[in-house]
Amino acid sequence: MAGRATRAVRLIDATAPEILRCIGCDVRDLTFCSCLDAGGLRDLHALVTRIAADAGTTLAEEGAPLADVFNLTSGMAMTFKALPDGRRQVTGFVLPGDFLGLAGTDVWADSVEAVTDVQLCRYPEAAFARFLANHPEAEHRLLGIARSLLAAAQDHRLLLGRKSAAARVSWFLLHLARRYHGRIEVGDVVPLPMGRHDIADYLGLTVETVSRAFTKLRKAGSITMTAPSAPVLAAPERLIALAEDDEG
Amino acid sequence: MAGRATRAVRLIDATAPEILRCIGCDVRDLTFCSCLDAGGLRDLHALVTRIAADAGTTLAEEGAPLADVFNLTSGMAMTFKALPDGRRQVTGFVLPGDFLGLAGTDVWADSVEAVTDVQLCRYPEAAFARFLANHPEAEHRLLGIARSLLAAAQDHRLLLGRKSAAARVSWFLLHLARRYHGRIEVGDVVPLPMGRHDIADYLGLTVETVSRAFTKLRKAGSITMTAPSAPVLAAPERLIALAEDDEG
DNA sequence: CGGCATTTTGAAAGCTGTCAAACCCTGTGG
DNA sequence: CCACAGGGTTTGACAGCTTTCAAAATGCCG
Repeated sequence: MAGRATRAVRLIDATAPEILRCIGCDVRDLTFCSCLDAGGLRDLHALVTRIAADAGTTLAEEGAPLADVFNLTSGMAMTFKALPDGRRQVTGFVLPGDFLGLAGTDVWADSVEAVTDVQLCRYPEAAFARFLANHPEAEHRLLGIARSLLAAAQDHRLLLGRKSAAARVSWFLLHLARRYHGRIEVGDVVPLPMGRHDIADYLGLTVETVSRAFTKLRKAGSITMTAPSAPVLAAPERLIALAEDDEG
Repeated sequence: MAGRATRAVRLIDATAPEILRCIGCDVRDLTFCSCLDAGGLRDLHALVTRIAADAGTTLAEEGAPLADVFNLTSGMAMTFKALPDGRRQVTGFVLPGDFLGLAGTDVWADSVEAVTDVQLCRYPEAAFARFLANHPEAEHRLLGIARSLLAAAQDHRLLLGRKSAAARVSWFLLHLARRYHGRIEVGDVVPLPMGRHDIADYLGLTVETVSRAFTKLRKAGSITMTAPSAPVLAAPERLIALAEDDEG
């Protein structure tokens, strides 16, 4: 309600020949189209519209009719649910290769907002559903994606249930680092383009508590920070211990 | 590790003609086999073994190879993850009609324990996968089930993130009542065969806090209780308000 | 009826949330 | 290039709620 203004979404010409890139397949191996043959890719490409949006843009609103399915190809977005009392629960951060709108319902399960400037592929939902019907292998892969989303939600739930603030932030950093780099190593930078408020709403904490947790990790030497948006993993093993235990 | 002893699982003869009942379709409309034709039901029935287990039995262990898929037909079970420090996060309670083992991974994502004496249908995982390959409509339905599980996990996550103890318990009671009776009405009994400890681990609280929350609801007249395991919805509207807000 | 586990209650400590203010960084305008 | 305004981040103090530790009460089962 009191969210940021929704800026216009710009279209990008969709004539580029790099079908895979457009569909996001070369961004991440996990995307569902890696199971498609050339014909399937052609069919899918026929549906796509490439889109760009500025940071802060609302890409979808919780409860709104789901007309399109998206695939993020660059930048970062986040999904969240609004709570009755005006607060929100951020349910996830969306990285290149991730899909949006696969909830299977006819309305959006979460609102989606661009964290940074983003580029994405848009597929009309109805056409996408027809495509799935014609390509069982794609639907099968989609089932796998839905399952891993479920696993992620469960992990997240585990975190929200019984962890201290420092444990949550440690887990968050490690989780993001793994998604960014596929590894956890000393000196790795973990870019945090989202604000502290977004992190707080993701971890079920307040901005202040998140900030204190970062300070605590910094003073303990577990991380270093030149800017609030670019912490460096200084002692990953300590972060891991913290994330698994729960005392800070 | 320090769990209850795993009692033997008994087999029940699977020759009964009521295929639907055996597969759990008449227990709940939501199960995936309601999309099957007679041939599909026959194929599915050919795979099934009926099983019974006593309360407290461990039906599956987190991380163990997933050899079978289950469908609960009577009683109650619960799924949970063990935390490194010995505590656990109960991830869900399993009611008749619900499936177990659909995580899509080759190992169990959660441990499963019978809360009451239970009866269930067992399908060998490999055969079940072949069955799905031969029945795309079933796999399609399965995708829907996975999606609703995801939605449930997200709701749960929302709850764990930012709710007071009384709000969580209220939500829990309403949620269970809806699953039991499909409605919320004054005077409805909500059986709680699980212990307070299980509820606490589900809601991300301690036993004591859960108990205090029940007492609070009772003293406020929102519920009445003849036994700890059988609360009655005395003022559902108050419970609903409590579950949505978060002050108690 | 007695024993045992579960549930409930009590008191104190710890952590997070709330309210408020200082600090830092960024981008703008002179 | 520097000063300034603004938002986001960090820090501080205190209240509230949950956890923890301990003990009493209740309910269940033999």
